[in-house]
Amino acid sequence: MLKDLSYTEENYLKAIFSLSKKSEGAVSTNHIAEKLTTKPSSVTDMIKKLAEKKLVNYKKYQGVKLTSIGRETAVSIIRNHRLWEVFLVEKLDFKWDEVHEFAEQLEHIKSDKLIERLDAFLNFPTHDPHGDPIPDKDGNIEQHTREPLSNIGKNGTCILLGVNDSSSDFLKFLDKSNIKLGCTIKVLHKEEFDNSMHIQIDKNKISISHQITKNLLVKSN
Amino acid sequence: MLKDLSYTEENYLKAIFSLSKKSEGAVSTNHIAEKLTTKPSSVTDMIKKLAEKKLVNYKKYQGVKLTSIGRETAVSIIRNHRLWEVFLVEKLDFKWDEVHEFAEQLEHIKSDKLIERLDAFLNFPTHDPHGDPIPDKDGNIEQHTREPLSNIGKNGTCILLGVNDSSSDFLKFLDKSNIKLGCTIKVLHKEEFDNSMHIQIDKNKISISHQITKNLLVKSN
DNA sequence: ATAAATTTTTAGATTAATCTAAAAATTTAT
DNA sequence: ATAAATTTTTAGATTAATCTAAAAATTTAT
Repeated sequence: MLKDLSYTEENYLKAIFSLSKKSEGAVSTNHIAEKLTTKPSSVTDMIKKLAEKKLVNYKKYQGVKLTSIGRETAVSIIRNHRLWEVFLVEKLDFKWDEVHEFAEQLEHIKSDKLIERLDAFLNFPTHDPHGDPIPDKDGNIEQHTREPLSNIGKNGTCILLGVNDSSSDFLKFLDKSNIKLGCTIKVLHKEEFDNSMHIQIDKNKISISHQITKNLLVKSN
Repeated sequence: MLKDLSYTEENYLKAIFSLSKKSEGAVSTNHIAEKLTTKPSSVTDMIKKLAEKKLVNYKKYQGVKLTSIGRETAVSIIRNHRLWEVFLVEKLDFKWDEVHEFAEQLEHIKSDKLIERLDAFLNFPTHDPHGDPIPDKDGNIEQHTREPLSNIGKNGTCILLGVNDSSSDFLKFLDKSNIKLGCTIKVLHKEEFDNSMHIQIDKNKISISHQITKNLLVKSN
């Protein structure tokens, strides 16, 4: 059984989880502070508390790693977050750029049966509105191999499966440009000097910057 | 616009609102403490804070009353609570005795558009699963006149519209006895010495104690 | 109308989460 | 390899929400 943690503790676990996916080894105090926009000294305090609760392994000056209970807790919060996002988009008709803040709150609802019922109600979705996989109730995350569009060569075609950046601005830009999850993208041309791309989506041909192509996650086919 | 309050502050407002419906005049420190299972000294502290934020009117030793902003805030939290209860029962198939604790958490989600979308998704319900009216978005509460079943005389018939006690035990007892909102109840007999009743619901005839009849809210017809 | 009982407030502490400023440890650069 | 820069921790404070014990005010009972 997962412990009853404060919202703050849960957010620390989520932050540590997400940072430890991005790089090998322990997560540094400064990185956590930056991610949570708080001060390193606050992070040190909280880490000590999490270590006492056996949610992280911590040695002074050497950063933290989640224990298996810590990781389990983090994954369960991510599961909540993503299921609520599906609910908000599919049932309440929110757009994919609007749901993050709501889900940030809803993910902390202490659930028991609630989240399983929600899962069933939504028909056991496998991915959230941004294409991220929803962990199953045992914490398994089925991760498709995806790569940034910027990796794809000239004349390659691929399918858009997700985004690296879930900021509202980026998502709105995609909407405006008619770039949707699941669509097929063909690389018509790559510009050497700035890494921008000319691509075709359905019948539309558009140019997008490297900034954009880096943040579109695709499966080549 | 309603202010951003802590969960604790919101719970105080709800408690004060509900206590001020039960009796005239200001609400006493001790009553609030009892309702929230906290200590009177804690209540005094919190009341001072709420008074500073203009959510309650407070004079030392004379209890509190909600200001109009305070009342508005309380009603909006109650609206959230009841809408989420409808969601849990109608969409996630929870039973009416299971939803209270979940709704206690969900009611504090800072909503903006969320609660209006939920309202629409649920088809603008007017009452929650316990028969309590759902305030509209402007804070108006349409209150049916209801009276306890214990008021109804011999041979009177009435319709069950709500309950005074939403405890899980009471609601489970009603389920077991096949007493549902909306059903028609006929009073066959009233026992003088203990105020128990013999009643007919559909084809069933049963005896129920005063304890029960006090807590069933009906409209006589 | 005064004493006794009750209610409410005050004073002073505690815990969680945070902060600033300074100290300590580690890493990087010469 | 030592100095300089960077990162991390420690020490000491602060704010919100709570508590206990005692004091103060109000209400009730004789």
